[in-house]
Amino acid sequence: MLSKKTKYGLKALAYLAGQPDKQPVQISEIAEKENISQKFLESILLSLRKTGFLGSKKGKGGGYYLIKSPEDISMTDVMRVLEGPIAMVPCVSLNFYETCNDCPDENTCSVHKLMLQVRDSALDVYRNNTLKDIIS
Amino acid sequence: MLSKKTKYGLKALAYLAGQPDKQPVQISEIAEKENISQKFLESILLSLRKTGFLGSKKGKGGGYYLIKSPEDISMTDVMRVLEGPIAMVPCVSLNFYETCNDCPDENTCSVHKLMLQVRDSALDVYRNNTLKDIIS
DNA sequence: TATTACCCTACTAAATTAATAGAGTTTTCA
DNA sequence: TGAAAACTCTATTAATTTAGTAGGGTAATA
Repeated sequence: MLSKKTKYGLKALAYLAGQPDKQPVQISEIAEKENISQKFLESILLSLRKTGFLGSKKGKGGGYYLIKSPEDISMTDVMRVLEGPIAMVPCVSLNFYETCNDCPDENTCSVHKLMLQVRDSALDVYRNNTLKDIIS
Repeated sequence: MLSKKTKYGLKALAYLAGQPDKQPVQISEIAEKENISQKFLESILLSLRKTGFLGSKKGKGGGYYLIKSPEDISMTDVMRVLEGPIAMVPCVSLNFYETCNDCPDENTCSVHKLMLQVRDSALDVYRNNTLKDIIS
């Protein structure tokens, strides 16, 4: 299941991408337009800023804005930051790999074999979509 | 993240598919070989029986066994029973559809657009894999 | 008829997620 | 220069889900 964090983060990014200019947009505006708890959104935008997707400007007239162009923002990166691992099990994760302590051998594990394909197919989708592609 | 329930269920199915004959296999045997809590596995196998994947035989020499051949068991069906919806958001689910109460319009929703593709790519994988395909 | 193994209900512990509250700090504009 | 606007941070809590545990009950078979 997609977490609310990811859902809200994606919506916020799309909202910022839909702005005519690159003027900062206030948290309160995004929260209201996209029906998101303002405080929760605050923490999400903060993490997107810390990971290099957003810039922020303080003080009057401040807010958040996209640092890069929408077509340069890959869904792969966004999903990893917001949702975490793309793989459904750690033993097939590229960026968050862990061995299964219960499984004797990955190479003969049915779950591993299936989830590897699922991960690759999801990655394909994310790699083929930038922020520009998903904004209406 | 894949739930333990799904992981264990898949492993159990694979174990049963790997049996030479179709003799019933006891829960305790599967639990031991696959490192699964026996009681937890019990509830999983029960749900697989109720959904038509497994048969069971009681009494001495009893246990669980596959009803269909491994090549006739689609991962799509297995995943839906064990893990639930394949879609990551209810608004793109085929079998568990729900509207998002917050979202004004699905057709212009970025999350919807992206998750629709993710669902389809996952479905592709599941449709192309039967139990036979994933057993080593 | 006793044993074996499935069947069922209820409870609990742990983890995660989502949200809330509130205080603090920085920046900007008037 | 000072006050308002807006970001930053920490801590707490409520709700949900997951994973596991416990134990009794029932059915079938040798």
